[in-house]
Amino acid sequence: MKTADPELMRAINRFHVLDTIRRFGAISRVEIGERTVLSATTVSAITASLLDDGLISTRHEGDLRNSGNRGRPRVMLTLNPEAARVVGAKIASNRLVFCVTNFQGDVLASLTLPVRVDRLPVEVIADLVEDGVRRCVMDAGLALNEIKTVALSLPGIIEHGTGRVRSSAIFRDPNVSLKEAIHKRLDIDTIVESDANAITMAEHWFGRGRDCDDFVLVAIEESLGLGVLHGGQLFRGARELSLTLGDMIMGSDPEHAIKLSELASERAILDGDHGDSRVRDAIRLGQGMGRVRGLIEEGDNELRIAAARAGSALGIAIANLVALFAPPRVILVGSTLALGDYLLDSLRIAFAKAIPEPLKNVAQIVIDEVSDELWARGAAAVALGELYGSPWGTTGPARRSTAIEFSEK
Amino acid sequence: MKTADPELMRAINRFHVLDTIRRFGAISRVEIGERTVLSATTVSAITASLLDDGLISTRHEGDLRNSGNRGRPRVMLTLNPEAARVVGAKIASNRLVFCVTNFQGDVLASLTLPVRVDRLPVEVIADLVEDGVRRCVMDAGLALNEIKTVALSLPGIIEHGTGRVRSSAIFRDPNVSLKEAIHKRLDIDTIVESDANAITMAEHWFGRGRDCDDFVLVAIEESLGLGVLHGGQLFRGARELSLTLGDMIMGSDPEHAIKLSELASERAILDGDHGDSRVRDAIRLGQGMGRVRGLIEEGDNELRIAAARAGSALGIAIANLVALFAPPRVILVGSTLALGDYLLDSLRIAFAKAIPEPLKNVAQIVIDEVSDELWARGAAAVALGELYGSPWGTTGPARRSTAIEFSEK
DNA sequence: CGCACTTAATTCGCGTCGCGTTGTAATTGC
DNA sequence: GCAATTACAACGCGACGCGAATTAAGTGCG
Repeated sequence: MKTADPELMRAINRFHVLDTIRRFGAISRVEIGERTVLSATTVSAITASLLDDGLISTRHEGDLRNSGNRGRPRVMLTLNPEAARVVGAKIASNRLVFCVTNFQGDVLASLTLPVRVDRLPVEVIADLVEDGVRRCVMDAGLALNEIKTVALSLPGIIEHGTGRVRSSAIFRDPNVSLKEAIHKRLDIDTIVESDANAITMAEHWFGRGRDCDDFVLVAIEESLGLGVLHGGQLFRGARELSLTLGDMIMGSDPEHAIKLSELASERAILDGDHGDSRVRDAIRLGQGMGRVRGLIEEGDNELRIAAARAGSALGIAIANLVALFAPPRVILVGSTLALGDYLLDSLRIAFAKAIPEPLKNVAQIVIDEVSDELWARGAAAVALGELYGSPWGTTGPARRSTAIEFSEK
Repeated sequence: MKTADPELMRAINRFHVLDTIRRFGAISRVEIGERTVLSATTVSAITASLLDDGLISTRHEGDLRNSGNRGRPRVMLTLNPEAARVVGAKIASNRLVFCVTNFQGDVLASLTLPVRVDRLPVEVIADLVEDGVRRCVMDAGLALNEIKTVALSLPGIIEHGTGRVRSSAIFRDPNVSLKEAIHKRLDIDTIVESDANAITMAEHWFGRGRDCDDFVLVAIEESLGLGVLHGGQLFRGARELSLTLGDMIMGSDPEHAIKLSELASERAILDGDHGDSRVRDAIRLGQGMGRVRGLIEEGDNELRIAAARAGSALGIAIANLVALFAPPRVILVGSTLALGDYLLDSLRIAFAKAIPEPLKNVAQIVIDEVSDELWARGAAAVALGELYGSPWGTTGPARRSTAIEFSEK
């Protein structure tokens, strides 16, 4: 546990103020005080420091004045967009998506490279990522040394602190130190994060989780990702490992153990139907599920059943998550949602059946179809979050691992 | 989020010091400073305040001196056992277990009432609990007004803040306000907690989780409980709901959705074999699983298979938990463990099969057979933890609940 | 145009916290 | 009995947050 000293206190309040400015945009000091429950004095002191550091800037609203408002007008404060720039990236098996954002997360430039990196050697992928970052930064009219942090997100199990990729569909080998590989190439602070955590942050900052500090997010793409926001912070396991959903075993019999990813991943839905070259091509381009939907509408019953089966499995898995985390909200994202009701109908039914009665009204389920860019933007948000100086030790080395052992009594 | 002020800072450090004294018993100020990474000055100030409040006491060790130690001897500090007394209780379907502990969690008296409360009206159960508390307090040679808090633990989904029991095998009705019912009778601060959380605290304070601030506990009794310790604190859902495991659906097909509790609860194991009156009686007495083990050893193949099936399901469920929480340790407790290897062999095999490769070395699994008293003691520990003034808002009202709804885009 | 009124933001003084330094207490070794 | 050693308390410093008082920057009305 962290020891509490004035420095920590200040860090907490400073972050709190900065986060409030981010969330509510142009906001006056008084209102910050109201929202953070800090005294006007403290807010003034902290904002003064933030202004001094160039992280925020003032805006005197000459015109847009609330009519009938008397007294000294409020000075609005906003994030200083120029304070920093970061790059966020989404690494998926068949594409790389980059975006450059300013300090408040506005996208300055974005870039999609439709390349299949799936199973390529680490060095090759790192080269591609380096290239994409450089190009995207150039597109934004910036130089590389104007970038504070680059945050990469990818599916799999990622150790946040060390930036090691324990396992991922992207890499053939386990335990890839992606952070190191990228840092070596770009010489910029690098963060590696699970793609599910990235999109979780994106939803929290820009999307359907803006008003909510506690939710669970399920990302349904080629891999099945899980992100948990708890008290406004990403929930990380004790070892700072990202969470996974695809490895959830659906079934009670170990002989027929079947993973959720074998039922609900895109590959699982397509299984048995990749003879169709149109589908193959669509998958290459990352449009697989849209194409599948088309085929279903044309009457492909096999795919329809596969989609329904995936939906059912997901509905059950989500019910399990609700039972475990009791979140007020569950957000569903991911390319597989392009299947629409062919997936969601069965998902809803399965969820409603599986959710235990007393938890029926606990979680609100939200379906959000998002762009690839938002994922990359989420990665950028992760980077910005750390720049904001989150005081809750999201950084730091992962703790040592203990070997598994069964011990009695 | 809480606003950080000097008061919070002090509360954190004070709790930290107090917790250190609890964990390491007789400990000197210097050593507290080393362990908490607080300065000697601060430790002195805080311990002075704690001494002033009578929460700790000094102990000059005249004899037991580390040989060769020169200089002024350290003054050892211990919790003042007299500082407070609490009652912890475990409410199970066929028994009530009470214990009175002092401020450091030592059991002063314990009492088991082998009554079946299962499905009795709330008022009747509350009467029984009242009776048990009064008797146990008397057994400890105390008066009721010397008790600071009474903490009840029971299976099911419990809203910690409000003390409402959303659902439980104990009560016929949902949404029982047990806290209120008990508080009305005893006029003592009352806490209602899930039994899994109670035993989780017990393991953390007194058992196999002493050295570990992050672990997951699975309680395998009539109900299947789940406790998650995260950063030394019980992990509670956003609504302060306790977590459940029995409701986990094992299977991907909603038509044949089967809950873990239907595979691995004691009732599930016994299903089809309750014709045997010896078993029936043993269950009444809470010895069901010991009896089942005997029957298996006598050659009852049906029960053997049921036990193995339960173990398999549990192994898979635990693997799922590891994938979700990535805890360094998983502790298994509960009366069903009396089945021994008839349960555990298949559990181990299923776990090993189900755990994804990259997580293989993440979690250490510990099996701990504990007494009923420890559960009650764990409830007492929950109460003591709040008395210690944990600053992380474990108290406070549950937030409002939002109705479920599906919404698109 | 000037003056009261209103509201925002800053300044000032107070109390508290944690920390480093200094001083004191309690013991051992010789 | 005296130096050496170690534990602890006392004092002062700087930082923080807060409440009250003060200054700043407008509006409204005579």
